[in-house]
Amino acid sequence: MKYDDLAALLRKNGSSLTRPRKIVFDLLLNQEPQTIQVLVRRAAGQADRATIYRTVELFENLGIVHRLNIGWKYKIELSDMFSGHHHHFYCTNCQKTYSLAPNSMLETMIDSVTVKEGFSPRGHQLEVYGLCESCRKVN
Amino acid sequence: MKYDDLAALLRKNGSSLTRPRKIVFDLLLNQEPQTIQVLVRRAAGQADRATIYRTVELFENLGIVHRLNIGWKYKIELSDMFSGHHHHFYCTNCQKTYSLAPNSMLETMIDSVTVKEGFSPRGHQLEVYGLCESCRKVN
DNA sequence: GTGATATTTGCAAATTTGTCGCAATTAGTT
DNA sequence: AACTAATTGCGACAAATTTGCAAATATCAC
Repeated sequence: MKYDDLAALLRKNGSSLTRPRKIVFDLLLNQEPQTIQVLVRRAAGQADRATIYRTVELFENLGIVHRLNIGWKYKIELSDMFSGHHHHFYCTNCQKTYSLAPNSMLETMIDSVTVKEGFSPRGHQLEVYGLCESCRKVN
Repeated sequence: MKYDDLAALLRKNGSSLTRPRKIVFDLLLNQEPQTIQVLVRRAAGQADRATIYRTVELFENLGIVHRLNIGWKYKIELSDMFSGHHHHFYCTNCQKTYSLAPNSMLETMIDSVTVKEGFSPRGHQLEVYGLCESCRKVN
């Protein structure tokens, strides 16, 4: 059964595999990443909006679901206005976002990997997360 | 003067460097990337919420400011729960998000680049954007 | 199974976020 | 200073997200 792993994971957390949770899981399984809005629309009549928000949050905490992107953030780029590389490090402890130095090797590899799969890349952004230097020291 | 470049760029676009625009610029300059909410809070009493939205949009169009991330999307990761690679391609035409195949060379390079700058990476996500195969054909 | 207990759901209400129109203010000309 | 165009702040709005709570559902011991 495809729900077995899921049920076990939930159990371990003191939660259970309920009908709405199965629905959200099914909507995400083998699909491209979905927005909440799409999930809500596709589950219309089957599961409540608030339940979907809560389910997705639960799944994220359990590591069943991965949330893409940190949100919208803005940064000045007077200095590298024409460079097009946007690599950042996000410290999960102090929640600061740092810029990573430009690296042309990495840029090239990212482009070539993407082209190899049939896409036409125009740009990209890389978010690495973990601990920054000072947070690693104190933790 | 630090505002000279900014003023020139705005001028070229038929816009001018006003008080609220200076405020937003100052809030972003030499700072880590900020959310709109933070900007609004920090400019409280100095600049209106709508103005901040409009300013940030203007700055983005002029290439003064870069907007990180595409938004929130969710995907299952039962299959690669322990792998930690989250590479996606976002088509700016059809707005679909595709998964990119795992690539250990790329993973390794991302880690090493980050470590070299003193960070301790635990994971990352890469968002490449451009045109997908079918959108490139019709455009 | 039945009943007690804890979890989960759906609904409604509240809050937050992002947009838009418009009158008042401000900047750029001349 | 006077005119014109750009910009602001405010209020109103729709959409997105969060929260409280009573009803429904799942779990567990028996």
